[in-house]
Amino acid sequence: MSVTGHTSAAPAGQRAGTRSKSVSIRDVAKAAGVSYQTVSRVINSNSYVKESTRERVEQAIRELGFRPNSAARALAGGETRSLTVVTSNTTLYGYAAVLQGIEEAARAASFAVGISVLESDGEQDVRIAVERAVDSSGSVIVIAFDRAGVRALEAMPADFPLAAAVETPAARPAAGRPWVWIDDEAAARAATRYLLDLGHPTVHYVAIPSSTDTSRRAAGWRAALAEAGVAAPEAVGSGWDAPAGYQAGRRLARDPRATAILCGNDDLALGVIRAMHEAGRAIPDSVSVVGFDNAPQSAFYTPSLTTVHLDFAGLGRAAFAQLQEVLAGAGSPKSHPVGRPELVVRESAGAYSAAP
Amino acid sequence: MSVTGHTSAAPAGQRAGTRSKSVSIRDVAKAAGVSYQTVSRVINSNSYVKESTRERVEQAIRELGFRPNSAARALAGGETRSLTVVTSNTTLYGYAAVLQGIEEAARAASFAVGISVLESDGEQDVRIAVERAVDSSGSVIVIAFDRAGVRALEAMPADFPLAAAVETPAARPAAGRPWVWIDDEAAARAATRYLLDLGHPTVHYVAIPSSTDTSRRAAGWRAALAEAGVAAPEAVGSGWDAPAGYQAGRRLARDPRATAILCGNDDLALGVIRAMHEAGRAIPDSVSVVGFDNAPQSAFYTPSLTTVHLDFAGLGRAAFAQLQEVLAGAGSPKSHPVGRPELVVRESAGAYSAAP
DNA sequence: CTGAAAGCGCTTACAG
DNA sequence: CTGAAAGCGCTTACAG
Repeated sequence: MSVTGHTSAAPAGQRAGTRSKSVSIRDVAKAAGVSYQTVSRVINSNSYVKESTRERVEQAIRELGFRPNSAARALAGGETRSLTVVTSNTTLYGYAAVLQGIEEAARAASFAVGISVLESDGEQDVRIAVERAVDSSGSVIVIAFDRAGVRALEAMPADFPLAAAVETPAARPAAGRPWVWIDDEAAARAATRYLLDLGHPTVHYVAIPSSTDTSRRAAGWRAALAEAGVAAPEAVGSGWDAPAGYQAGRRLARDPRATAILCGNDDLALGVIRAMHEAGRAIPDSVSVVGFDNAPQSAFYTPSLTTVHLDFAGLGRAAFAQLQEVLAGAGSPKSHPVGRPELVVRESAGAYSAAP
Repeated sequence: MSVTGHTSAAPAGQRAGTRSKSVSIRDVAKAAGVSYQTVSRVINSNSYVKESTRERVEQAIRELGFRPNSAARALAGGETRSLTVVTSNTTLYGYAAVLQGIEEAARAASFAVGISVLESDGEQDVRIAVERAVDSSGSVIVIAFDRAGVRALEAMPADFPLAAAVETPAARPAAGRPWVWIDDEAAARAATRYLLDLGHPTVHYVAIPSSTDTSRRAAGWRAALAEAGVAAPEAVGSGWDAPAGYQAGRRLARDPRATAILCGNDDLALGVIRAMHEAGRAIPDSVSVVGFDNAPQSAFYTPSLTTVHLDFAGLGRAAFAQLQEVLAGAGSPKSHPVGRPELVVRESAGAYSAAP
């Protein structure tokens, strides 16, 4: 009495979620001449099953095209094979690339991946996004590059399997919440020093929202300036995208001392460059600009963008690996940095010339 | 996402309410003094329940912080409130923006959204991605902008709730599979005519992989050329991204007749422009370039990009609306175009000058 | 309008 | 190593 989908004339109340074939472990069991519990053991590959019966079951699975029902699995309390990514934004390069890395790793491990987008960093929106993630998956990875993400991290139930990709490993390390991050301090320092070595008296910084004070990259910028005995100008910036960079660039364009600018990401750099262009300040002759991220397009800008390469996909993969450790249950994994960011020298930065 | 203006600080105190320690409908039933079936009726808001008992149940739900278990719901055959997006690529602008639109609409409707990425257009990868989607969700939206997506569409089980966003409404309309698309023929025609009106003898086309022959936009390009009595040059192009545009641009740069180039997307245009720049061909004085998509960065390129605006997020929202119609079960919804693409004139295209 | 039954497909115990 | 039980939390029928 195997269940079949009578789909010829689907009535209004048809079962949603109907699959083309609804083969259950009982069907497999019958075909293999074993009990359905044994089938369960085989598909979970964790109990003792005699080799010969395992083979028989596996063959039946293949022949019938059996695929376990994930809802039933989740209900009965099996191991999770699903995660949802809690994130603010899926279109900005950094976020999208982390998501891609997570998805790749999750796919390789046969995990289903969901996404739960944070509408804002407001209490309500954060709570909703967290609940949605908890309700629909067995585990979560939060991308905490911004305030909304950090708050989501804090709002996660304490006992829920979780890993995170963060911008800065600083604030409030929630106990047992492991995370990964990209330590870009050295690269930010190198980028700043690179501009200083080009003869620029100082280096300005256009920050992404969350990184103004706490980020490693801001720290690297400051450190390089301090080492050179130069006072750090006030960081500017109020957004993530090209329009925000454009705003910052317009302000900076009026400041003749702003001849070298480090930007929190490549979109910001693009906006800054555009603003400088409109103000008649040539890049790199009058102003040097360095970005952050090494987004795929940055090599094709004119001038091509000198920037810091960040391996976001690798960060995503590392977050997933960390989540798997959590799920394996062998204590809480260590938080750790991922990758080694490096300055990619291209055309947008050049030697200082006194006359703008 | 606004980073300013908060109503009140969100202390970590409400964390307790985030995770309902598995409150079930039985708990709610007990608290409300009804049977658990009645609770089920209330949370599904579809059966006849006396107003007063409904209120009692709703209050109990609120007090206990009950949230229905989605796995149990799916298992028992309730209405789906989940969808997974089958797509080739989550980082290219068009795909990411469609995904964003789907997510927005899904979020508003309290749907969980998953993603299933197509590794390639190979039979095996397509089958795997489709199975993964079918196994983990009650419904699917496929982004069929490319061959892999189209094949995934064809590989979906016939009775599975499905909607699609496609590039071209042409090929093989699978019965009862509704889709949405952006009809950009008129805009492509307008863009081509715009270049022709600028005095260019002809317009070359750098295509995205799938659109060379069948797409509306390629058709618009050809139509405008035909109307002007100009033979269409062979379309070039072999990829989606800036490097692919760069390759095409290098080839085109050697052709003095290529003074006006329409590109299948903005990344391609960026690559073409870069290649022209390196070849010493000034934009727009020697070569005019027009893109497609109006990606957020395109206004900030130097020169800023003349391009065709496409509302991908709107397309994603429309696909979700269509999926909801499918799930409502009232016959199969009509396929239809979404939005009205328009040429956005900026700096990258200019008057033809005979001497390059 | 409301309750008692049966069962979705699986997984953990528990017995052999 | 393998089978028989019990149950995950919900939803559909089915009875009143």
